[in-house]
Amino acid sequence: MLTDRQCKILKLIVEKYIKDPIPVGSKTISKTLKCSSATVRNEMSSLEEAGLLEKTHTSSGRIPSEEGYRYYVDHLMEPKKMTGEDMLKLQTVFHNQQLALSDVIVKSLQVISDMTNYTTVVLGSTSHENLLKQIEVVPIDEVSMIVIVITDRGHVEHKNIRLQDVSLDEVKKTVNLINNLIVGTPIDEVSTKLEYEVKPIIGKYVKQHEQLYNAFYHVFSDFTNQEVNVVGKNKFLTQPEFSNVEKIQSVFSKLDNPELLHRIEEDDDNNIKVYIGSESKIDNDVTVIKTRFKNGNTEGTLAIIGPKRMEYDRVVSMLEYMKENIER
Amino acid sequence: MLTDRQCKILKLIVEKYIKDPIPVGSKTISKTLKCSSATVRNEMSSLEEAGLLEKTHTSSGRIPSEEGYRYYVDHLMEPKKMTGEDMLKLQTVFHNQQLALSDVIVKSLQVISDMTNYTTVVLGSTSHENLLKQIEVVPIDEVSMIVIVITDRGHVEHKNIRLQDVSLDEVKKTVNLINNLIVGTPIDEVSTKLEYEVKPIIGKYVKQHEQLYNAFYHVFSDFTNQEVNVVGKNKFLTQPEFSNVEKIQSVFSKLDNPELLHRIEEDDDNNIKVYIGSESKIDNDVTVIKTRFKNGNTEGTLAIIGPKRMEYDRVVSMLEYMKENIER
DNA sequence: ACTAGCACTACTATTCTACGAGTGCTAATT
DNA sequence: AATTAGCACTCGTAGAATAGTAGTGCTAGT
Repeated sequence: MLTDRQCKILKLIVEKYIKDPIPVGSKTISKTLKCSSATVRNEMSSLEEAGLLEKTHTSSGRIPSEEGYRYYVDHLMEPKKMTGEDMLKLQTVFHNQQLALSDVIVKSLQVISDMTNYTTVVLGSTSHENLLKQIEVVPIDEVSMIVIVITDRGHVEHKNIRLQDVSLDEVKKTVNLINNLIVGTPIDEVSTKLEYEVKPIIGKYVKQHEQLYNAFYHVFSDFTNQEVNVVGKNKFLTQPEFSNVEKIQSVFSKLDNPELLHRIEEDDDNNIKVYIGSESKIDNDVTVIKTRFKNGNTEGTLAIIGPKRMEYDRVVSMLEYMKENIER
Repeated sequence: MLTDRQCKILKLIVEKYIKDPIPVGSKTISKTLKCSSATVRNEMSSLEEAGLLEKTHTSSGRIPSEEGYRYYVDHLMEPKKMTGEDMLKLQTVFHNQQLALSDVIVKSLQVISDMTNYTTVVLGSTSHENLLKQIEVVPIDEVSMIVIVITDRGHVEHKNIRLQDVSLDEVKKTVNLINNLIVGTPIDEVSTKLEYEVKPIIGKYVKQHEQLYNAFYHVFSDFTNQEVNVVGKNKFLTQPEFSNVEKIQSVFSKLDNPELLHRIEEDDDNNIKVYIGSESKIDNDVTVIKTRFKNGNTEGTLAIIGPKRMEYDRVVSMLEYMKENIER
């Protein structure tokens, strides 16, 4: 257990280091705290022993360890009230009645990314919760046509397909069949249903049924399981701890990997959660702050990704504000 | 006019420097050429005077200037036959009959980006050539619905809109109106037509006609003028001349800017064109190699973007190969 | 016209120095 | 017993000096 003074020191170090990423020395702390630098040094070395602080070399100041940030977030951080200016910027987006909720979310995350200089992410709901609502087919020329798939939650995807020697009429019949038989099925079960319920029927009266079946089969099996929206990836380029190209390369490849980002919503906690460094399961040098949201049938996860040295208080209150606004 | 030997020297320097980005000295050249390093030095200084070579400092070897690359591309470069391996990789994509052409293009550009380590770009045809083919509306819940816009070239976009107190019936009538009156119009003229031909009519029998009109108006005015697809942006991170973060930031912001990329197809030359450094109008440190393509009603521009120190011969022949394959 | 030779230049790598911001420890003070 | 002053020590950084080297331009001779 930490003494009161140790807490104060840890808090000061974390906050100082977040503001300016250079190791913090005992003298700096002793200025704010009413005790000598020697005392601070003693406390610091206890904190280091407790695994909350680290040194960059034998005679350097201290920086917070992953556990140090963790302790700060769990016990020391005070929620920071959002500035009126920040709120205003977001309100102008939220009050736009024209926009659909999903667009509002993306727009406001853009705003947040610009305000904070961190990367933001929206993860849509998973496909096994998405039900097929409708499909549409629009012929473009003799051989190609566009298939549009719409889910009950308003997720839309389209795909260009090519069919040789299949009459438009046959396609339309198949589409009707799908719209009658399969609508309401979870997206990731559609392929199976297609095989057992639609294939036998079209097999009877469509000449090129194999081709037609395959085309539709691909449309559904390629349906992205997860809507992922990453905003402000380039913000990482402005963070001093990501100033070397290899680090950037590694982080970018991770942000480009939807499956990996998906891990953010693995826990099904609805509250705001903070994952620091290795806890994030994304990259040891980033922090992920996330929350789930739900409004009617739009639901998903919001996340802000930045360096471990993140303005935790500010980001948490912003996410809280976002969640509140989305949910009503 | 350059002598035969000067050409040889320039060619050697460019190709050497492309392989390995360190300034090339006279000794290296004299090994390949049958003359002394002193002679080479004299020729080099003529080439420098002609603006084709540069020095990084007084006593360094030479590197090609922008004009040097230009001269190399225009006069010295010999088309490089593609390796069987490279061709094979692309053929597997091209021979996939299932995929629509536009998907084939994107997939093969991915392959090219991986083979070359450069960034690739597809620019779709401009919207003023795109005609409205059809619109579809799918209601999601009481207030929101999805509008899907399809053009004659198979470009699809959708938008989520919200309407208060508008009956589905009224929406459907409006959609029919649009599908009857406006289909066939170039996309960027749709807004105008909407105002003069549709607005007066719905004004008569739809209660919330203002709202409805505005919604559709926005759908069309937001329609992206240009389909832009950038593949392998991260490849820039592997290029030695882009190893500092500021440079990367600047290039990425440019690659993220569709209007800027649009400049690539400003010229209406159908052949392969090479724009080096400042000629690219994108960034002084990149080279853009581009060509237009056309197959039926799918048309657009392909481009490969990399450092000025690009494997010109290889990239040109790849683009040629792509263009050929797409066009038949 | 070419080239051998040489003086010269500027980058690179290494070493040395001095400095300073920090530490840990000990002994004195409260 | 807790705090603090004091001091020796460590390590990183910045700058200067050094030597080496890969290149140049120029001159004079082939």
